[in-house]
Amino acid sequence: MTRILATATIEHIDETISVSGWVNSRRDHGGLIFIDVRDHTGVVQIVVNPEAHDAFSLAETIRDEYVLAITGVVTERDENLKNPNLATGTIEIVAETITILNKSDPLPVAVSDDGQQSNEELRLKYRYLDLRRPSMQQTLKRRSDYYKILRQYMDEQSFTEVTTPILANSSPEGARDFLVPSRVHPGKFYALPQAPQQFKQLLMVGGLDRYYQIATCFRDEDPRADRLYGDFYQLDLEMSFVDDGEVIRSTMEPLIKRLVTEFGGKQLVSSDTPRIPYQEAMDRFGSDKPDLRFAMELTDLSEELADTEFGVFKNTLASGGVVKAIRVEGGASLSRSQIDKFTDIAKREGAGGLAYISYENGESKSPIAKFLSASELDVIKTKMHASDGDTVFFGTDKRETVNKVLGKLRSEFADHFGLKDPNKVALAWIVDFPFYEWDEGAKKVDFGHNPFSMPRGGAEVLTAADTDEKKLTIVADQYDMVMNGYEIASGAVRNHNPEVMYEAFGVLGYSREYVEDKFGAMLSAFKFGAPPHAGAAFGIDRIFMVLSDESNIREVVAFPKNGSGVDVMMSSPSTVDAVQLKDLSLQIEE
RNA sequence: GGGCUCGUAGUGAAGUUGGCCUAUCACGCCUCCCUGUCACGGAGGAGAUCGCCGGUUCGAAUCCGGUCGGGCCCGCCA
Repeated sequence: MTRILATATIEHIDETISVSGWVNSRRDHGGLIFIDVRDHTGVVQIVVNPEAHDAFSLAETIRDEYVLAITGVVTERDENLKNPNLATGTIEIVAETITILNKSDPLPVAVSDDGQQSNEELRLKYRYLDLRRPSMQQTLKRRSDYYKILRQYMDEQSFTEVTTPILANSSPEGARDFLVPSRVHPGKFYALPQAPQQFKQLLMVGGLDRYYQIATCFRDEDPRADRLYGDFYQLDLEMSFVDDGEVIRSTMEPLIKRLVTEFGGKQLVSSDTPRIPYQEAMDRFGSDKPDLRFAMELTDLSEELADTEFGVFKNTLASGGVVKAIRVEGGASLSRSQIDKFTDIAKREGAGGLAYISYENGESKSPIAKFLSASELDVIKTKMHASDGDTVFFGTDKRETVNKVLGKLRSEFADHFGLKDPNKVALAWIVDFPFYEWDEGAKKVDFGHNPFSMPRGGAEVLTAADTDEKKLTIVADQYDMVMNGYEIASGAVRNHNPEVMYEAFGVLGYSREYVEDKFGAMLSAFKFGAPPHAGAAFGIDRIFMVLSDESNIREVVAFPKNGSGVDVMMSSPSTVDAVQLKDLSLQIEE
């Protein structure tokens, strides 16, 4: 007897076949029992008549999620018995024999997509049951298709796939490492790579020219809804003898556009992808990963209000701050309590309050209007292009704070007014990130993003940077790709010149010896004819999340850790035997 | 490390201005009935010390303090 799949039964009318699967539901009519059997392709109805004695008495004992093997005849249903809601609803299988392959206890979580869904904690604890839900099955199959497209594209572009070590070195910059002790090296540790950064650059020195890998990356940092704890995946790539244009325009954009349209079935807001310098993105959108599906840009009104007598604005401007505003279309419909809610959000981001002017029936309503002159009110309305129904919200503080507050509000208002069309995708490149940034904690200048990218202007600019102010104006040839408000890829033209490398660290006061100690392999490699190279890495879990219309990245991963970095199914991390510790020459402090 | 928020039968929810709660409903579970259902139907039943500890009170699921756990965010994520 050939075993066939549930959805395939429909092509085997009048044949005796066998199907296997789980009991999706059982309907016992006393003298007639229906069993819906589910496999990974779908559901098919089994009819058990009393004439099939053994099968019938067995069917009376069957419960949900039992695993069955059934043989029977595929029979077309009478016209009035067909079920249009079921893919196999025109047929049913009249059972001859039933074998219970395994029983099941009543389930702690719902296996069906309709009805109530259990909370995430339980779903993760019983992930193997959660995965039985059709939507989870669909997600994992789609993810497999997604990987195929990635590999096919990279292959078409003549990239070579190389796997790099998982046991690697701890790196002094960046995220916190997972350390791995070894029995044969007491007192020393490997580290799991945060990214294959150094290996891929060494592959360029090795002459591979175009490398890629679907790389597992490990970071011991707190997770977020769009960021997994522990391990996650990047499509990592690196190319020699190219500039940023070739990486961005010729390699990365065509791939992401293919994914968005052909795979994701979504519409690109624009066929060309804007390049926005970091500082401009912060000033216009209040974010280095702006959602560009909607406008609502931040407008600077500091000049227009330079002579205002309104105390709050006046004082801030006098102390070097700014007054900026966003116009919310339809904002006048917001109730007082809704505005209070947005005010709370603004305060949480560091604002003192949230001033606004609403425009209704040709008039402006505002708690602050009485402090502003008629001409000031006029210029605000004109500059903000405000008309009836709109509300203009103000932020006034240090530039960075205002950008942060209004950037957050911009996103919140867009959510509230439904401006984030799930069928559309807006892409952008954020470029020219600051090479160095001010570290408020340490009260000193430090690397902004990563020390491996090329500072624009090279050694010359570095040498000339003799003050903190000058250092902070240097930008890196680095590019982040942004999709609907998510950072989905990051890359850079690398610094392949040992002297520029020494200088980049030298600006921060690090000695040549320090650099050699930390990046010895890279530096010595660069001394043997390193080609100029550039590359990037896509956060492929996150891209898949966006394309799947999910807002939580754990929904698109088979076995994720929870928000505390714990695998509640496997109970990891866990304690280990004293013997294991001793073998590793380790001791745990009490 | 910090902020906000949630925690009530196996599951999902209601109740939370203290008393009418001996805690309600739905799904699931158990027993019985039922030959055309497909979220089958009908009758009956079991199942919760309201996350935990303490306090206020004549009286606490409800108020207060602490604690544990989940979620979101800030920090962090070269």
